[in-house]
Amino acid sequence: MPSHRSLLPPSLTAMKRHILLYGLLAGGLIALLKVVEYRYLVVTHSVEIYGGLVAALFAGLGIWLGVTLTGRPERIVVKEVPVVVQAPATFVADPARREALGITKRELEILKLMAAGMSNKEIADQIFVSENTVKTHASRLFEKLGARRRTQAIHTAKGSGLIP
Amino acid sequence: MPSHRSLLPPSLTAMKRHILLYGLLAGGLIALLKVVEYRYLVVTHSVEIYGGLVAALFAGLGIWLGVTLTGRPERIVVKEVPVVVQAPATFVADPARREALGITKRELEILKLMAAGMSNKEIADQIFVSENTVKTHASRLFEKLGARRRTQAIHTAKGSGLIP
DNA sequence: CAGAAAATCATACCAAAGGGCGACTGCGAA
DNA sequence: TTCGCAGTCGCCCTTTGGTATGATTTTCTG
Repeated sequence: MPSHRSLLPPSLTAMKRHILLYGLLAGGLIALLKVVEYRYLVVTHSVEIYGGLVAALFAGLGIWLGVTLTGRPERIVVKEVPVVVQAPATFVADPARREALGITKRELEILKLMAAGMSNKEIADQIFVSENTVKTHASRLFEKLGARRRTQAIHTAKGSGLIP
Repeated sequence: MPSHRSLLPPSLTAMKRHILLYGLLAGGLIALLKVVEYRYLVVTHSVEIYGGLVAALFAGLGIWLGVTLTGRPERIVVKEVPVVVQAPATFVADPARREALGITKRELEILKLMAAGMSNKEIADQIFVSENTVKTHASRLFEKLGARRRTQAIHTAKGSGLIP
């Protein structure tokens, strides 16, 4: 069960804190001005000074508030930097081309191992079948690829995008 | 020759414009308040309302100023744009790699034809030599490539960049 | 030019590759 | 259940590939 801290999002709680602070400051300032007003200003200066003082104070406060409270949404400037990426050495194309030629998964598997330079015996040992089975798969593979030799099969398979 | 627009950076000119605007607004407001003061407020309300009005106005102005003037900080997000570089379909590398392995030109020629799926006999007919000669070249080629079969030779040769 | 390297060819032998045929099993679609 | 496909395996035979060895010729290169 997730911990219960606040149902309000953090930005809202922060704003609440700021508003409270603002109110307190405003109250304090007004009280201060009240005191000042009756002690010196009204007797020696005009209302303009009083207004200017208040204006300056609240302008400053507003600026601070504007900068602080409205958690400035940073402008995200996306700088696009070209990065040279090596062409996909991965090679992903399989199913479509394979099926188009009627080549089974097993046959393709043998094709890949053949292309890796393995003999029929090595392939047989690798995939745990007899050498005869590998030969059978290879034969059918050659037929489907129109090849008479394994080297030719590899060559045309590469041309067809069956193998990298 | 570059065009002469302004010697000041754009941010400074913008700030100047803002300050000017601020001054004009302040002046206008004070003038407005002056008019209002002598017409209604002084006779019907106390100084508190005047001060509050000024405070509210300048606070709002300050907020607007704070938000507007201090241009929101930019966060520069570096986005890496992948540029796919097509693998060189050209393939130019020959002499260096070939010599490094001690492979002769003739042997490389036979290697390429082998990779094209040709039989020893076909290669022999192609380059007008006997099949035995092709076999000899092939044997030495395998030895230099550390291969036991032609498919393996093709595979390792491709890995060495000898053939595309 | 002499020597080395490369290219050529032959003969013999063995291993690997490939084709043809038949057979069996497991699995999924009709 | 039947049918067909994919996968498996064996046997026999032919072709191709690969090694070994030796020899001759061409082509560079010092």
